Amino acid sequence: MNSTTITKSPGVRKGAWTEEEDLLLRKCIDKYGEGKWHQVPIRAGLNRCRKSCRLRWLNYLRPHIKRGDFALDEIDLIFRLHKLLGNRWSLIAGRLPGRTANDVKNYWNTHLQRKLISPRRQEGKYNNALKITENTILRPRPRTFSSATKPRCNNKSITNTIDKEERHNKEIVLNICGKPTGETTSSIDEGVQWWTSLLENCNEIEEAVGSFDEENKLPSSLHEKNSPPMQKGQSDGWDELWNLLN
DNA sequence: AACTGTTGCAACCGCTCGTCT
DNA sequence: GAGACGAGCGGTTGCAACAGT
Repeated sequence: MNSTTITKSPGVRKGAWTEEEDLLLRKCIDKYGEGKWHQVPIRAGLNRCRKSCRLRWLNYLRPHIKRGDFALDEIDLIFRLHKLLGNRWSLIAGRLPGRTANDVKNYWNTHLQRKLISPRRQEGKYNNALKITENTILRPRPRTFSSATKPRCNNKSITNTIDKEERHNKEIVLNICGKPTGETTSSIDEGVQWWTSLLENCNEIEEAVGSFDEENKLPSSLHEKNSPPMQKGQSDGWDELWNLLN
């Protein structure tokens, strides 16, 4: 971008990635797995900084990345989540299987923000999303589990803490997606499956809150494209979730 | 056809946070 | 508690492609 940053690390390549570089990076991740990004350029034999490698992998090379236009239910969810979470793109992307934070951010900045600025351009397409009233942006509590507390999940005091936070996070999710009124989207449907799967024990709750931040921890059902729409009278799990809260 | 303005997206940078020592 | 370090996030930029004149 500027001369000062280039002089910091004169030998590091910048700019668009070549197919050859992609191949090297892919091979390296296949062999060693994700993580330890500072070692990736050396292992892969790439003349790139670790950030560049990480970004390239996360945003472009990682398997199951969805490309192309956003579906209406994805757009709707982005609106809802953005109202509640603000510009927390990684959290929003975590609820959109196959989408990266960069994708969501770019899409918001180029498509959706403009639509919000000039709502007359909506022509009804995004009306449902735009009708959502302004809410206070929610900040899910940061959750970390040290190696010391992890194995003690059965301890009662810890369990109580987890219960409180679980409740807090459930409230957030219910606020984010709303309690369904009959019509549903695959995203909501998937969200229900995801959250109901978390209620069984401490370890799952721990994973649940973690997976709120890390898209890859979503259950496999969430990665299935186009889950079937709900039939009339079919339970979507929200009532159960709602009852648990009240 | 040539020029100019706009759009979309990949990539970079600076900063913050968490962990380790 | 403080500093070092790695990882991740969000804001911003650069540029190719496209649209309009």
